[in-house]
Amino acid sequence: MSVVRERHDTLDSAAAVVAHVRQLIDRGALGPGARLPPERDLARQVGVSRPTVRAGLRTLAALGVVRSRRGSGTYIPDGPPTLGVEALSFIAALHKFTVDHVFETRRILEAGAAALAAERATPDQLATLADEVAGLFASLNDRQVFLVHDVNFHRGVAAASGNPIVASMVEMVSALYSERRRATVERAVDRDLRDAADAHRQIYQAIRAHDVERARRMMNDHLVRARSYQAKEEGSKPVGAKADGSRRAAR
Amino acid sequence: MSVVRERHDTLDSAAAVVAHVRQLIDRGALGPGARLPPERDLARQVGVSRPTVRAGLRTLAALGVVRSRRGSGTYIPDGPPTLGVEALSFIAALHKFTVDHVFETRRILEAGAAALAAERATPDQLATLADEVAGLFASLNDRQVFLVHDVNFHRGVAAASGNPIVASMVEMVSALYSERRRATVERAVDRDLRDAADAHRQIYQAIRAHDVERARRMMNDHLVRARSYQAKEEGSKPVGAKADGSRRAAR
DNA sequence: GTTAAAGTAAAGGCCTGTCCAATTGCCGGC
DNA sequence: GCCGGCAATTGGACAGGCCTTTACTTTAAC
Repeated sequence: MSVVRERHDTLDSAAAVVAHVRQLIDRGALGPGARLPPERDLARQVGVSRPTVRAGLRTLAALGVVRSRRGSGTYIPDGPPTLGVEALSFIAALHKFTVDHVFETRRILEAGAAALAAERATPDQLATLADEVAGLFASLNDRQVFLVHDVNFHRGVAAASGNPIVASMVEMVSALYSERRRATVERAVDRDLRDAADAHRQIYQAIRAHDVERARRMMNDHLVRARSYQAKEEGSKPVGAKADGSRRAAR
Repeated sequence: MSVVRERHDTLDSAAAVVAHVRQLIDRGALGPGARLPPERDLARQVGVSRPTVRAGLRTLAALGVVRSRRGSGTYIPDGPPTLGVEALSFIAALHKFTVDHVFETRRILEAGAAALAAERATPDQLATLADEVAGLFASLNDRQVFLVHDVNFHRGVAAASGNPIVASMVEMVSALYSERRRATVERAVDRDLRDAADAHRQIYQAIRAHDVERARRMMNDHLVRARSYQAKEEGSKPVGAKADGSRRAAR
């Protein structure tokens, strides 16, 4: 009864294209910033038609592995590794994830990141964090600027963790409710902003002092407070709404 | 130059298909286990050609949102939410992630999951964990069976966390080195297996006693030990190799 | 000689049309 | 009532073509 075949599920010929690109990556022929062969060439190499190549490339694009630009070519994105938000956004909508679930995940990831940062943050990264803390205190009267420094601080902690996977995941989870946050901060009172800035300062100091446990706890407590504050404002429940703002359409 | 149109990167018409499906999901017309309209119908509904519909569906398939079966139709997968491993596998290969990074991420996630489980594990979930611990001690002489119980225990902790996002992420990260682990356990000595089983028992007891901090610490220490043991065996470096086994069988 | 404009080749996006293969269900024969 | 085969449905792939965008090259103007 155990012999589950299920093999031919994706006997896709387009999968051959994905595998081909994967090979090129594994053997070092393709890296970040590189440009893939044109679709027509790729079709000849793999031995499939161009539509099939396009199908494979579309799969890779959905995974965030490549990025096509009309008239130019298909490239492997440069810069820091990124996990697409869309996948998480879709399963959140499908399985009715609550905001609490998202926030909780963020808390776990960022608390862990803060602990790692306390272990191995470089002087450069510490300086960045200090700058952002200063920026927070300097922008207590401008909520949008405050939010930018807030985001940058947390991003800086993720970077200082020295673990790109953790950083990617933090980024992915954070993106799920970024707009909601922009709205929340607008209605915050000065007192809350000052408390938040102070919390960031304490996190920074713990990281700077290489106090692993304290860094973890400070970050954890900070996020718990931020969550409970936000929960007071809204009903807390749905995250299903179209959170696909991902594409920045500054129209 | 201010009015940045610039991000028409994916002004895809196929994106309309993705958005359309997203709407169907958001308005509750589509849920887990549901079947999408045939491609030809979808093409008519959205107002694009069938190849374009196929492109959109392929994007959704890559995200793990849908799954097409030739001759049958396109369905939304049933069962627990799953984050595809392929995306992580690709960026791991692209950015030369080390096994240490992966293990570290797993440690953060699972330590957090254990803490959550200690807060809210149901009696049923606790019973499952107890069963798996018993299974570990009962299979000290059969490494492959031991490994199954090991995996099930950790999966059970993730489930007991009550947070599906965390569970999905744990699953995704774990899948990155599952085969490697199957090889490692084969060369383990009895002493190591007994220690591991005991570590699991202690984690279980901490969760059962609702001792949040102890559960976190036990899980953390256990994974640190497991990592250092595994590191002794191999050079530790690459994670680039094709780790795409992934597709789970146990239907 | 330098720069800007026009032209041109290349590349991806999308479409129409067609055929193939797997699945499913219906229907008739037994 | 059960089973086997046939046909409709559905996704997979290919062919060929046209359009828009991009990038490079050539040419003309200054």
